[in-house]
Amino acid sequence: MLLHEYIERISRLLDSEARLIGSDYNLQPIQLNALNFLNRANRYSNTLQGVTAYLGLTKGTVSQTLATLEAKGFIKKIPDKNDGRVVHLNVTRAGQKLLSKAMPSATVQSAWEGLEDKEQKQLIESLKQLLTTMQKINGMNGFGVCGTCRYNQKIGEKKFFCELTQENLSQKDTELLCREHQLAC
Amino acid sequence: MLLHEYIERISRLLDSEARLIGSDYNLQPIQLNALNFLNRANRYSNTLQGVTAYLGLTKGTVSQTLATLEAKGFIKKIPDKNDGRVVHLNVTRAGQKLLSKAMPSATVQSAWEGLEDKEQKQLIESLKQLLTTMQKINGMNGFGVCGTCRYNQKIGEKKFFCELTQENLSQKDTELLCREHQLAC
DNA sequence: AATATTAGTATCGAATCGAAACTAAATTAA
DNA sequence: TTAATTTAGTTTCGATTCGATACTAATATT
Repeated sequence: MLLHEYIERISRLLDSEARLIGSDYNLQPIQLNALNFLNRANRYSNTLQGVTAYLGLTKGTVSQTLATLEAKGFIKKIPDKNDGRVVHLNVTRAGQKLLSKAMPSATVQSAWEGLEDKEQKQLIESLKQLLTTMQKINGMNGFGVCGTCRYNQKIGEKKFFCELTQENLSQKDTELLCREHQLAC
Repeated sequence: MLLHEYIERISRLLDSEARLIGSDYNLQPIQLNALNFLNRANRYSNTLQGVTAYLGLTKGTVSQTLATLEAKGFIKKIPDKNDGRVVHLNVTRAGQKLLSKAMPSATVQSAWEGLEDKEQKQLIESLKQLLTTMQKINGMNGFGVCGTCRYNQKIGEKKFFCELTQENLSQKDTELLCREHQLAC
């Protein structure tokens, strides 16, 4: 099937590129991937379990990856104030600096800019639908932003409320990826 | 960027799935990937160097992967008749049987079928363009089929000629992936 | 108060991966 | 025709990923 061939090939390119970019900073592709996720994850998701669900790996594996990232100074572990078991993973300034240089890759960026406005919209729309369906079938978490989440309620000017966690959310909160995301539809 | 996020996520899903499917046959994701490529590669590309270029890895690494595939009976090494250095990698019947069960993954297949005809076409078209541009920027080989290759000449009913290799090609030949592929445009 | 669940760590062995050094065949240059 | 170079492929090494398993500690449940 053609679709599979294309996606496979694009994935391969991205992986190659991640390996190349990562080598500049002495980071493995998976580490770069985890770091990039953490930089986009909200406070319910920037934990070991969040990364584990996102990457689809076991927690033991992810624990090692995160240990490396911490040792290299790209993330910092912050214990949760309410739950003694939970440790939040904050991307340090060094980590953010690295990401701003490395992500998204220059190749994707350029290829994206090579598309016309209409094609960009089409592509995003098609990919979104494909991804949504795949996640539904696969049973993997959705990891969307609050804007498309059924738990999200607007309660004022730039103020939101999550019905799942029963907490208020700022505008900025709602722009981050959440592991509890449930598509509203 | 949204595009990067989507592709990253789809790649991650595919990798997870490849790991799952592969475990049924005691194959690693990369091995499944290589096997799938070899099954689609033409006679100029079904070699170690072909796989190396396709996967974007070093030849030492790929050599090990292929050794494993051979040991498990999914590929067979056939020395080239004209060039003593070259070894062709043929997918065995067992390998083909495995692939027909495992590829493309059920998830991709289902997600694909969930799209309408028009959306399918759009998606393929957008992905093709994205991939083409990415490959151009990245400098990676194109790995297309002869139909879109500048070296390909039609010389009769279901008969073709490759200007690069100076060889005749059958209809079936022209449906396989080639590492020397150069987009005609 | 006892049990179960959840978050995270530590250790092990199998596998990927790049780097580097190697063999052998083919091509190019002298 | 011989010597140097390039190309196809293998082997070995050490760092890293990965899953499996067993573990600690905190929270939830009964």
